[in-house]
Amino acid sequence: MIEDRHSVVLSRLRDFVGGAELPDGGRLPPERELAESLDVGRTALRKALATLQAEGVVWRHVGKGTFAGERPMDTVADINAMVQRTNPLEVMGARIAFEPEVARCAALNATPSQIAELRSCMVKAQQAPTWRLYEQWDNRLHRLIGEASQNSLLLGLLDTLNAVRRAVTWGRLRDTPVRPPADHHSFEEHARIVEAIANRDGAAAADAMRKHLRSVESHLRDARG
Amino acid sequence: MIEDRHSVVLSRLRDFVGGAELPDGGRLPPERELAESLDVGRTALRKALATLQAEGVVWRHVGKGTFAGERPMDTVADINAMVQRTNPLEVMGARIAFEPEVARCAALNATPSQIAELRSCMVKAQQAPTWRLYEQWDNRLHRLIGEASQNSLLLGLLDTLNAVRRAVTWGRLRDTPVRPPADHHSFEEHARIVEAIANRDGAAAADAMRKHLRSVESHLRDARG
DNA sequence: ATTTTCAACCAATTTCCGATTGGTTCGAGA
DNA sequence: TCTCGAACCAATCGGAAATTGGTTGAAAAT
Repeated sequence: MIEDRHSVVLSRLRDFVGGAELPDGGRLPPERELAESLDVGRTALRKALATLQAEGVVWRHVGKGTFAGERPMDTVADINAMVQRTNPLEVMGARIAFEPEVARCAALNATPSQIAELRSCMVKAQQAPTWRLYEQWDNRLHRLIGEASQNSLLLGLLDTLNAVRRAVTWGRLRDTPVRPPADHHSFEEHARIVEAIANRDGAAAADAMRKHLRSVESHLRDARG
Repeated sequence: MIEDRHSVVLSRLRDFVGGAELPDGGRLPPERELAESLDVGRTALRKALATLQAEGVVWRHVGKGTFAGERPMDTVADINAMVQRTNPLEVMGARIAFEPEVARCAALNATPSQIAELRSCMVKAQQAPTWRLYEQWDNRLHRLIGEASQNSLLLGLLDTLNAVRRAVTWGRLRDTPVRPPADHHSFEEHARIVEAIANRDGAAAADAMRKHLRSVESHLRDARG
């Protein structure tokens, strides 16, 4: 009669979590206490708790306890926390996954004046007299694309991504007095992106952005590897 | 000769922060140690530190210490700000742009145990006895896909997006005792996504996720007019 | 007189250690 | 075969103690 034993413990448990209001936010007593109070072995109790957890009625965490209801989510996007967990390779991966789709949206939604601004920004980047200024205009170009998507949420996510990127690659700023070479690979890639957006070609914009970021990634690899 | 004394301490300090690489992230020794090591009174040292802080060369915080460089910014992405600016349509647009690419990464990076978890979660969603529980398992499924991407930054961005989504669609939860119909459109769509991930087919995973979200979007439109 | 120094204290923060808790293993026993 | 009890593990929590920048006041030095 294994099934009987299990069912009995289960129903007693259900009564416990449903019947009484748990004093602390949905938290129920530790397994050892609960086992004794229900006059059951800890093993059987844990088996029943596992069932309830599979049903989504309770959730557990080592060191915290067992709780009734839904598992609470992290509602704060702490950029510092992301920076702690991530690394430059992941950041590049996230950019390659995310920014091409932003560019696709931009191609479909950009206003003519935004397209003009994109072109202007691109030229400014090409004429930048130093690497630092070039990167400044490059950043602005990528953010303008986010603005051109006309989706404030996408823009917010892009800003978050950039904040993490800046934090992770901190100190890697090139501050040489040299200017980027006239045949810098990014120039043509930027042009392709902007033209695709101007042509309202979402697929081409996404593709050009992906190629651009992959190019940046490979150059990063060369520089450091 | 007040000025002289001050200047001497200042220059010695500047040498200290500029000359040697600080072992811990820009942190320099506590004032009491530093004062002794520089053979200066703590008062004089603090005066010099105040000058450096005014120049932005160092920053200090009670209980933490004194650090070289710029004070790190308050880096919590303000979800509330995004919620203020956006709307449900934008949220859906952002999901359609973002989540398919996350699914693509998941297809390439998921571990076998994560794939098993995805399948289990999908079944749980199909068997959910109420709409609320279904949405709970649906949310978990989408987040599991984010975890399976093995990119903590993508996961962080996904969590941010979900936090905004929850805030925007708050109060729209269906809590009817009815269960989702057995032929609910999402069931087959979920299956397609999970199978594409299991087959390591990134393109198919992205495509299935996009179709799924578009389907959700159209049903939202129908429901709310 | 004015400034510097020193000691003591305050409040914010970190660090450390012990207690708690879910997760796991193992052998005895029903 | 399953259950029970015990022991142990790793993650977490809680609080005491140490650390640290900030402040005050009296003594000492100039």
